[in-house]
Amino acid sequence: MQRVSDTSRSPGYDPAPTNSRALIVDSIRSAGTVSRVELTQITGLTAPSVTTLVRRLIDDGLVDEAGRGSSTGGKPRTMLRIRAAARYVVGVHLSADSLTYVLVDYAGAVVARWRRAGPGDDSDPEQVVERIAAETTELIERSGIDASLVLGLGFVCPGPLIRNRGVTSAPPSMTRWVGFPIHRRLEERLGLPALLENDATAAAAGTRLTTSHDVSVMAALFMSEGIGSGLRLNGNVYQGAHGNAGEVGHICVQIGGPQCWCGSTGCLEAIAGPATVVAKARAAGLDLGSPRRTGVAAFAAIARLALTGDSRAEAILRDSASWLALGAQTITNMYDVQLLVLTGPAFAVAGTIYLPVIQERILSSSFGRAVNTEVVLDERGHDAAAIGAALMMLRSERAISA
Amino acid sequence: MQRVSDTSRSPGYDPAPTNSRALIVDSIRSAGTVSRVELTQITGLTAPSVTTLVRRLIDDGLVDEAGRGSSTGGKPRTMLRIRAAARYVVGVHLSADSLTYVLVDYAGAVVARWRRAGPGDDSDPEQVVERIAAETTELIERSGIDASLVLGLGFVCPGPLIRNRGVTSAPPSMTRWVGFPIHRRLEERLGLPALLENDATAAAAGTRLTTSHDVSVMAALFMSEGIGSGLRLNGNVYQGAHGNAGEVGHICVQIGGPQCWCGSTGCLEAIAGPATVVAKARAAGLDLGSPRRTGVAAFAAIARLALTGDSRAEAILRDSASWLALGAQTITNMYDVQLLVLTGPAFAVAGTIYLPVIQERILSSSFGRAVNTEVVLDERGHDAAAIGAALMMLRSERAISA
DNA sequence: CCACTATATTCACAGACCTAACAAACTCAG
DNA sequence: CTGAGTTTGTTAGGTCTGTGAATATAGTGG
Repeated sequence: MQRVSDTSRSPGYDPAPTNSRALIVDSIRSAGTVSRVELTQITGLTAPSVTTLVRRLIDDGLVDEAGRGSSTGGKPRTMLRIRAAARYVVGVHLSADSLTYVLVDYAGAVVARWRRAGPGDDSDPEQVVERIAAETTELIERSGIDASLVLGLGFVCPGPLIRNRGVTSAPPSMTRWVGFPIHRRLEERLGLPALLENDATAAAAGTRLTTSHDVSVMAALFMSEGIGSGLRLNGNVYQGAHGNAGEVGHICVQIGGPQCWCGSTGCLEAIAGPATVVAKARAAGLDLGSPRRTGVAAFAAIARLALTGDSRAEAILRDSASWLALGAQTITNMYDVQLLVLTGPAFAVAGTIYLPVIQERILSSSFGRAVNTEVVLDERGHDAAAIGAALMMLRSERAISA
Repeated sequence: MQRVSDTSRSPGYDPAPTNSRALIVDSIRSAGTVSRVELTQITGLTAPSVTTLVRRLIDDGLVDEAGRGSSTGGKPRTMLRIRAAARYVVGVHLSADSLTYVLVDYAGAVVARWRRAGPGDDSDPEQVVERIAAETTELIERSGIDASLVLGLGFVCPGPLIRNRGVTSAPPSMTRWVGFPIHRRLEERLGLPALLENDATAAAAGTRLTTSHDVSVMAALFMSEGIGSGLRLNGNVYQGAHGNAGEVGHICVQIGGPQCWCGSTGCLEAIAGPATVVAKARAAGLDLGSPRRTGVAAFAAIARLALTGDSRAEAILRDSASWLALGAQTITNMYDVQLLVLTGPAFAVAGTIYLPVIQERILSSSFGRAVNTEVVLDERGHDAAAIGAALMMLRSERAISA
């Protein structure tokens, strides 16, 4: 009797790239180098299928043979790897105070990175499109790669959005973005496919998994100017009905709590987000450098103070961390993940303060699970969203059937 | 240029039943009656494929032709429907104070329902297996259906579980269930495939979608003895890494809140769950019938008082509802669903009190989304979990490749 | 009764993927 | 050094799914 309940090890809802070619490319990319035998195990395809698919990928110049493995008593394995220079993608992360570009090769490695000051408060979206297009072109030119190898551009920004339609709501600093279909405009302007994604969701896609064991279900807790999260299942991100899943910054953690820009009250972001942390620090008289310094830059100044022994700064951040820990607990309860990664610019500068607080809460609220959720810090937090945007583009159909 | 971003209308993570036969069966089942042309649109398959697949299903006795549609200028459509009597599945919902059985036919309709008093506090799991096996057999016999047509049994219970291994943690009333692989024991005892699922997750699968527009991403907020939720994507439930996704009852909604049986503090369930509501009502001196009456029965007594004008009962329930609304807000923020259904025995008796409170909060915390999440009450709340368990069994591979 | 239209089917074919048999490249015992 | 043994990878042939093009079916309206 075949037991139905043996369909284990999947999150119930299995992404299953229907396309074997994409499956092979993905498997090689995430493994680094693999042999064909290993691919049969990873993908579940038979050896002949792997042979055929790999041959085509080699013929198309997307995959290379990369020497031999050592023998284990028989023919040594022929190792395969992605031909990194075969294609490229660009990832762009826009936030109010910075604009981050990354150029990612076909193997998924970052080959160029460029951070610029943000377009500033409430700038004209059309002008920003022009600027991004120009800077993207410049990034590609200066990298010395063949522009025709660039497959597309992933664009991420904060704030809720309607997939394929644009931002629907935005923090006070970016109100003119509401309803502006930026990815469409970028497509027209650059002549490249573009995708639009929420920063936190993209960050989940951009996180490198460095854990020992297999992680198929993971989430990213993302903090930049706002707080968000993303869920990743076997490499695919979950976007929700309208592309706004994971808005952990706007769950209510305190009845009757402060008003949030989103219209609700008691939101995690309003209570413990970077903007609030900065406001508290200023109110406490901390010196954050220039009084014009805002956003993540100001938050980073607080983190530096805390890390150099300023107890007031530390107390403010620890308080924020205790609230973030509630958000993390919500993520693990709702998503049931194996791994939670703290990422984004804010965690990149203050992660070491937040991490232990969050870990402790996850441990103590583990709900009697046999397996505890691991919580780690992303070492690429600053660029995770941009990298994730690029990787999402890379994983799209278009990037494989070329 | 093919635009990658045009892969819209999916929640990012697409379940895509790889099996076309299953896809056709599912489509017919959820549509009720459809023609082949409509199936080509729904499934994306070509007309010849639909023809072939449908012919086989008819040959196998799983699908029937059901008359003609009206002509729109040409040949009228031949309507198809699931042959309801082709197969059956059983769903069982165990909670501390009740045991619910449903027999569901191949079309997904409930053909028999049986509710019995629960096995009582902390009873021996082996004895409960015996009882469930005996009562399942009796249910099938009394229904007069051919027992060989029963495909399997879906079993749901509260509490976190490890998929395929059994319950890992349980409320105080059911501690002896921890680690007991009940679905395996039921499989052995009944000679039928069995699956084990969380009650709230199953309820999401068991909810009938009665909304006008297409709903591909929905969640269930489930309240029985505890509080949970389930996420359903195009008919498939999301289970998470260990089968414990959606534990909204154990998110923290109040820092420093009361201790919960799960080991954490400030959990939604500890603050506003039925057990707490009952305790508050008793403390307030409300007459809930027999003092031995516990669980949902006691909760139902409070609901009856509230609905017949007892203002103290109503106040207690409204307070609970305001907390549940936070949970609902968390669900919509984390999952980004089109529809949220309130279901489970507790909502079945008190839903009309909870619904407006929850709706109001979802509206006011809608986060500037273009589309608001609809919140409705499930009219089958009492049996939703058992029905869902049966439907999940029905949708399993085994149920189709027969 | 005859065009016209929408629905459904037949047929030949392309492609994906499988099984089975085979070839290649190493190790190691004698 | 040689050949058996082992592991890796390929070739050949077949099955199955699903497709496009052409065709059959069953209505409507003039």
